Amino acid sequence: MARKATALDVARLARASRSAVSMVFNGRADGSVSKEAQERIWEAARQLEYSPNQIARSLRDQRSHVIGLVSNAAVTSAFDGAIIAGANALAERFGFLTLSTDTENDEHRTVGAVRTLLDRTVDGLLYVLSGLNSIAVPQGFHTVPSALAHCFPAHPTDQPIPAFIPDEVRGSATATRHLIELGHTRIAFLGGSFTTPAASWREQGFRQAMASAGLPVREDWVQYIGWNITTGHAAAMRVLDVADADRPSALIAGNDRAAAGMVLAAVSLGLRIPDDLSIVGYDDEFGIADQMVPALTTVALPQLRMGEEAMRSVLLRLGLDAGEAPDLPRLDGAPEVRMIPCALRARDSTAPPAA
Amino acid sequence: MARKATALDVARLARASRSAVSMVFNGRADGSVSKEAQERIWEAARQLEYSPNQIARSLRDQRSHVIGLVSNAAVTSAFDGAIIAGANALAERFGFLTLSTDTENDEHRTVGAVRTLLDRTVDGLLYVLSGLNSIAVPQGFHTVPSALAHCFPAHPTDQPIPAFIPDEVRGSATATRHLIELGHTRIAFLGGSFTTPAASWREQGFRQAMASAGLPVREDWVQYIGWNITTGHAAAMRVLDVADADRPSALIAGNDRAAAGMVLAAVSLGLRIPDDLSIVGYDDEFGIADQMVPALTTVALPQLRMGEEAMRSVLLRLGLDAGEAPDLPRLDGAPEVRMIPCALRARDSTAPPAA
DNA sequence: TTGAAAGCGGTACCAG
DNA sequence: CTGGTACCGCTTTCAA
Repeated sequence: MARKATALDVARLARASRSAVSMVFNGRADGSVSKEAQERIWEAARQLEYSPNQIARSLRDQRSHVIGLVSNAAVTSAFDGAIIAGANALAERFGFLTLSTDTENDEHRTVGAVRTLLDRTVDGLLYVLSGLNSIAVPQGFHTVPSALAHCFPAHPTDQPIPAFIPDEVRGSATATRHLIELGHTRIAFLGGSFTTPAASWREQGFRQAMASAGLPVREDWVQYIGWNITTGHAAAMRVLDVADADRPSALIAGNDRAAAGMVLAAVSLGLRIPDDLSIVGYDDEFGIADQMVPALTTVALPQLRMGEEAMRSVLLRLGLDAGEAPDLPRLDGAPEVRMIPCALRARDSTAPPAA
Repeated sequence: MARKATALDVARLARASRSAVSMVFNGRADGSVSKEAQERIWEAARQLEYSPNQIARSLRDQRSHVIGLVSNAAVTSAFDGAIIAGANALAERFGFLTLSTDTENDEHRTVGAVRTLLDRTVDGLLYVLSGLNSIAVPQGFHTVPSALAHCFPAHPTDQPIPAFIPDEVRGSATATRHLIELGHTRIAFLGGSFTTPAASWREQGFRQAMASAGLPVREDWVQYIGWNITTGHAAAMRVLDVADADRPSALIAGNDRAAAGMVLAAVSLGLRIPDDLSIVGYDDEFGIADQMVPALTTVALPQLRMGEEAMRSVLLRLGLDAGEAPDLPRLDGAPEVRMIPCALRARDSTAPPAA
């Protein structure tokens, strides 16, 4: 529990001045501090296990090397933690840490959270949402470089703020095209629900791909059924428990959990996957999509990338050389919102339809 | 982007002194600052949107009101984020924030992570592990009040450090007893793997409960099969795809995912759950256990509690009145390791065996 | 009741 | 090349 050594302690032990110690520790020593003095300082520092107090440094530099992170429930939420992980990883590479606050889905807490973070003089701010949605940019976000991950401003803001979201339309279109290329024509779209714009964007992608292929969309096969194993199971039962001729040959689910429920339903009806029925998920949820029996063909949500790009955009504006900002497509009517591609993961739940 | 107001700005605007401002903001004003001056100070603070710079305060007080959080992969990992959420929630209630670093499962990074945190003068430290295991207590943990969550010291340490883990033995025994009370006698234990001591503790609980009930354990029905949907599926196929008389009437899985795989296997064999077969999971993983078809009977891992109790033990040692430290059972031979009860969640995947 | 001053630890400027 | 000093913003003590 002994008090940590300070620069003064080191200076005394090394018979040098505080300034010399400071310079040595900031690489500014050469040409200002003699080789011998430097040697003595390093040695003393080692002995005392000295390392500079970052709080003091922050106060002095008016720069904390900390990025504040506001999330609604991302830490708690299953795979959305990956957004934060992506952001953290990049930050750490550049000597930054993140200070996070979770508002636990309580809108009222965001203002306070931002304030708390700002009082700690964070150098930048990130807003991370667990389910894709539009948000009101919290007060205070404009006072430091900041960005949004997995969310975007509900209303155009006077001070534009970069946002990074998945390219849902193209992701869904890719999945649909995958099925079409396998030879499917009877495709049902059993999407999630309107709790997130992602749902309708995915429907949009589905319709685009069908239209491009000149395939008709059966409207009673376009349904919004929720995001759960349970709801996926129930929906699949309705759609599949019919005469063979009336059955779709492929199902597109709103996410991997719903897809898992659909697999369960299909199996209980004696349908084999992918022989009798193809199923596509969404998210590429770790431990679900890759581990299902059969492993799910799905569309990967670019969680890590979102966190990383959002963080990069902040670091860049802080003057860090944090790599190239990639040239990403922009959301129609909101050029500050960049869309990150969603990759198709073709696995074992899709195959050509039975002849 | 205007510079934030300081106490001096407020003092000037309110025609008072810096000290007065400080006192007002620390509730130490009454009896030292005139009512009118206080009024003017509040008003000025409001106008300038003043709030004290916490970095400066930290430097001055030698107390940052920040708890450092070291995890191997907990942020990334699905439901283990709940440990952190529990810790954060409690911390926040007492005006603390957490500064987290993820070592991404790289042992070598822990030392550096702790150092980084300590340089920021965190008031305490938490080590959060994503899969229950023993660890080497990182250097530096003894310099501030600290605790372990979901892990415990591999070797007895000279400076004991509180650790909080789930009571796996009793949890598993409870699940087994639940099956026995339903009337099951032919119970297979298809546990995870030895990557974590939890696996053998759960076996131990299983055997205890069987023995207490005077039931024999069929050794070929005690298997370690991994933690995945896939491996659960495969194992269940082996155990279930036999003559009716040779089949267990209940399966205990290592976790909910493996249990899900077992459900899948059972359904594909035409077995109805719970009518023909009962299945018990472990973890109560959100979105899996509660959403499976049928909803899984399982044992809840006390993630939030672990985070909360670990944090509480730190706050308590920091002199905060953070509630009562509960009287929890201790691990044999390691009194510093407290075990938190795991509650049974009886749902729809268990029922009395078919007559 | 008020205000001036010291000091937390580090950095940077400037005179020696 | 070296060491003294001012300052970052806040709190606390002490003298007026």
